[in-house]
Amino acid sequence: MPNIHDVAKRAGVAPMTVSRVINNNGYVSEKTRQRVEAAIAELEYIPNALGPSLRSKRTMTLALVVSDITNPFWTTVARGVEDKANAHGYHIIIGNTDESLAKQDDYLTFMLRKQVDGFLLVPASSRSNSSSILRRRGVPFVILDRQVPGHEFDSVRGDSIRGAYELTKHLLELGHQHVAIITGRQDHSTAYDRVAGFQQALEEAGLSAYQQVYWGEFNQNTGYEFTRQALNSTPRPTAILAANNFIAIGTMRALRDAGLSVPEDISVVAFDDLPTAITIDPFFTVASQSAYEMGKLATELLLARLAGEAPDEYREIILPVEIIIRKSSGPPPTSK
Amino acid sequence: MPNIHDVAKRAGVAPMTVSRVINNNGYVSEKTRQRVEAAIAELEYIPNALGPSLRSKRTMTLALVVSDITNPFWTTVARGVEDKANAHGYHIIIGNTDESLAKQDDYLTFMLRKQVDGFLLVPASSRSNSSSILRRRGVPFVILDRQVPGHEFDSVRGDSIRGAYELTKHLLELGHQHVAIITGRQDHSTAYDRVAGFQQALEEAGLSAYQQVYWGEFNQNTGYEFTRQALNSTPRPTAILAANNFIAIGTMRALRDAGLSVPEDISVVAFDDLPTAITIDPFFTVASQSAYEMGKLATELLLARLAGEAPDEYREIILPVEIIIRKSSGPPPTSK
DNA sequence: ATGAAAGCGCTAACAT
DNA sequence: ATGTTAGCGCTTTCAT
Repeated sequence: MPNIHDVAKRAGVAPMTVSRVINNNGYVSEKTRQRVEAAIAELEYIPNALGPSLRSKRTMTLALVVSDITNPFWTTVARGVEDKANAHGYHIIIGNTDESLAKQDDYLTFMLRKQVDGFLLVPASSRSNSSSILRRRGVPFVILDRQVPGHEFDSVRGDSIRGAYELTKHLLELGHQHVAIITGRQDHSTAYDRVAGFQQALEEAGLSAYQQVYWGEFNQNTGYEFTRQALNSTPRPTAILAANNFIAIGTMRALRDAGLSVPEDISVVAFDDLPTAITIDPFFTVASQSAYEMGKLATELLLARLAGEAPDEYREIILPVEIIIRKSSGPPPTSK
Repeated sequence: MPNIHDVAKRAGVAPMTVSRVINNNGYVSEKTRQRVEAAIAELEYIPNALGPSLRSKRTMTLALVVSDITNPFWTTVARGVEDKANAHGYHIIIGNTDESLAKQDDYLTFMLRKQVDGFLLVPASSRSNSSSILRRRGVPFVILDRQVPGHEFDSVRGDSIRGAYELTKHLLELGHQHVAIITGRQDHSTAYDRVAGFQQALEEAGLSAYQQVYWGEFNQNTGYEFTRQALNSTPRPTAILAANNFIAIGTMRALRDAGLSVPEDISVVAFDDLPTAITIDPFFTVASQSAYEMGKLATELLLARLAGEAPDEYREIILPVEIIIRKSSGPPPTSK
């Protein structure tokens, strides 16, 4: 593979001149420019970015670390990030943590080694101080989706509390009195906040005593298992709030296996919509976060910091969620 | 950020000794090793990978270029690639082409600049010789999912012809006589091959005259629009083969809007399954390709080449597809 | 308008 | 067992 030296030799100039042509800075006479460009074309020269990056300490690369790229929510976030980053000449590298702090640390270290210019991080846990490594290194970063201790960073997340509150309120207005929430791990602020919004709505209605809270993981299995538990409880809830899309799927499967119809026998509402690209007939009543927007906005914050155009104070953006009422929720079955 | 020099100074040794400790090669006395490790810990030193990469011309990074990471099929492939790559100390960077050759070239060039060690490429077109840049550069690469001209590379893809053949055969056995296929662009071998398998099955049954072929894109809109067209055609097909998951969704939406029931009024079969993680009740009769396997296998081929352990001849792996018969297909409505 | 020297962080090759 | 030198590919700085 040719390097800048080979191009220079072929064009009969110094490497420096080639560099000037490539980067379009400094004075180059039209004649030499053409000779250099010809040489570049003939050799199919592609500059090695490692050299300049080593010098300039900029790689024009952003790191996106999410829990699992297999979840359509995160792929949509990723597209938002990628599109925004590309528009500014940046590219992204993605890592999956599978909610494991160890994997997260592996990725952060790897990406730090690679000298990425900034991070977009969905912390694997809201407890442990995932971001401290980054903070100590002084690498700009933005926290997505979840809260972590501290304030010296930008962050973007959906309004979990309000979303859960509105979803619950919707159920109460339909007449439900016994409502259950199935949520994620306690060390995820999203799991926690959604329970908080849920409880707030119930308290306001004076129904705190009739609530059920199931803590699990943000996956289908949690939805399935805890729905079965909820169905066996007394009094049996007439509505379930699934704290994310995967839990909702698990819940629906458990209800189907139990021979129950939604919403006739039991109502289901969920956090996070499923992408319209993969749903035939949107069915769930949801609190929908605009994932693409979240990715785009977070990237904007990061790029502003990198450009030195960000304000001194860190920004915390809480995106509104949209409540979409569809077919999975209805009035409770009339008790006999 | 500290560099190897800072660590060396703090430990009272030469940079070379620090390097030996980091990489665990060469002789280092237990005493100095400990001093060096202490210095590394105190300074929270993370080696800059750019230096070694510049020298060794290896970045331990693989590039994965797909059409759209938003399609669950590709995210599953991506996980297969990532898991395999990580297990061998490699990491991946992902790019989306959106089926555009221009975007694809942008990404290839960018990744080439970054000196990735190898490529996993889903070509944006089967016509233009997407891979020639890579071949000329001598960078190892594997072609995924689609065929492109030439043979000097490894490739992995699903058995599109057989999958479409079996799917069509299934419809014919149910008694369907008028069948339509809605597929992707003509310059995608997958679109092409699925039509070939479809036609082969019809020919064998002597029903070639009763077929309809709609060429579009591998997206929902194509499924929707051409299903409408098919419904208006005479004779109206009693079954539709959707050549991928997104088309199938569009088809279902069009049928729903037309007030038709599946499979009572019309049957639908599709290529590519939807991940079970995001489906409540698997409904489609499909030819399922194991996406994860595809990613894993392709990565294995690539890693073998990088390790110099691959055979001289290039390998072309055609993965079997699994026909899963579910609820979307049934006998044609009895004609009056 | 063009070129030469030096150095970004690291390590292979060669001392000692 | 440890250290020195040189160079990977490029560009900033300082000539000319």
